[in-house]
Amino acid sequence: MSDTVKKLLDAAEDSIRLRGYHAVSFRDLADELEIKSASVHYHFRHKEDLGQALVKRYSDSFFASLNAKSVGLTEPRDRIDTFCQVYRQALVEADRICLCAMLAAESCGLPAALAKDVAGFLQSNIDWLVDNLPTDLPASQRLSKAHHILSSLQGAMILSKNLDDQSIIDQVIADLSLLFGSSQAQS
Amino acid sequence: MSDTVKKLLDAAEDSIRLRGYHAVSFRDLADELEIKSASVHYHFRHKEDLGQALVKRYSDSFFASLNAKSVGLTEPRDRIDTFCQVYRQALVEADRICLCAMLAAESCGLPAALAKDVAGFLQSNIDWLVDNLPTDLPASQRLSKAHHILSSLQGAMILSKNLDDQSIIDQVIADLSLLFGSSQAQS
DNA sequence: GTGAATCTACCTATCAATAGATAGATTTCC
DNA sequence: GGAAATCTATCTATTGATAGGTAGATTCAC
Repeated sequence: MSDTVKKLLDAAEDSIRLRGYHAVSFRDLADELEIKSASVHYHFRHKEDLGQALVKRYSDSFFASLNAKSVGLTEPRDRIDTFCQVYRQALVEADRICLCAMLAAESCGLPAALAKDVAGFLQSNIDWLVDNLPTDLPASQRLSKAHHILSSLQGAMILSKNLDDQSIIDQVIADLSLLFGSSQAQS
Repeated sequence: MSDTVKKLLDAAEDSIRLRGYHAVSFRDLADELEIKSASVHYHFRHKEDLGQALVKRYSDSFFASLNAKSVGLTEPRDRIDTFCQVYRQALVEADRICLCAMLAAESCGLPAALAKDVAGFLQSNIDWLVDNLPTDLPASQRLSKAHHILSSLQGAMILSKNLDDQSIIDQVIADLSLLFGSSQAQS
């Protein structure tokens, strides 16, 4: 990947996570890189292409980070906690919500292929959680808890950002831990 | 409020909850009402004014519904459950996420006054939850649980909508009930 | 090895469409 | 008559997108 493409993806991810897909234009990105908007179109023919490249990169990076951080961890609650920490880190490091939280909210206003990619990312998150929740829980409970955990994290990012209080996601993650493990974990 | 204003607010709320603030134009709204876009500007001078009117109406309606449904309920878990049901109803009836979930996600790309109104709505939600959680919980725990409940509901709406599966919010609400009451409620 | 062909990465210039917004004329209704 | 509501007509700015061109690096054919 060329340097310009990387910078474009970085700038686009930053802006979209901050303000949303429709609030970001090719000219904004071009200005930030001090090139012309036509040159942005050279690298990404359509805005939708840029969006799809962003989601792919974000998804790859997310799961790479998740796998790296959870390697060696065998306890479900440690693995789920790692998942939460990857989300927390995404918010705290960039001071922006998750790319796919933003795009998921806007998804009905996005090109169909892009919305589908976003849904794919969310579904992969759910699948990972279901696979990593305690196996002594019935499958239906694992699914419910996966939905609960992912919903809470996505919502907590939005709340934390909107109310400008990063402690919100920390409180939510701490409270979530009551639901992590098998029943005896709810002490 | 004139009939046209009501129709405008309805159309704008519908579109923004579906696609986001920046994906909705005065011309879209005008076309839907079969009037001219200049007439929309007659009722709402600036787009920001329309946004603020929307948030005010949504907030008033939300708390009116919440108060009506929770009147007479004295048990914290019943009152909190009512809160969740109002959110659930917002999603299911309109097949759209909460207006303020959408606007909160986009808030850094919104006019400042509008973003502030959205933050006010979310803060009022948190305040209501804190006031209605069991008083035997310490204040800090009530705040954490308030953040948790609101985050989960906002996130669950986004997930339900994006994955086109309304059972997700039901599962999340059911799972949330484990955290509603005082400790003995976690059975 | 060298000239021709091709590729990369940008550029200028421009397009049609759409955005929010406004002035001023016209209609509608009491 | 007068106020409210809507219109026509238009403005400026911006959007995503395209056409066509160019400097410089790379590759290929002989």
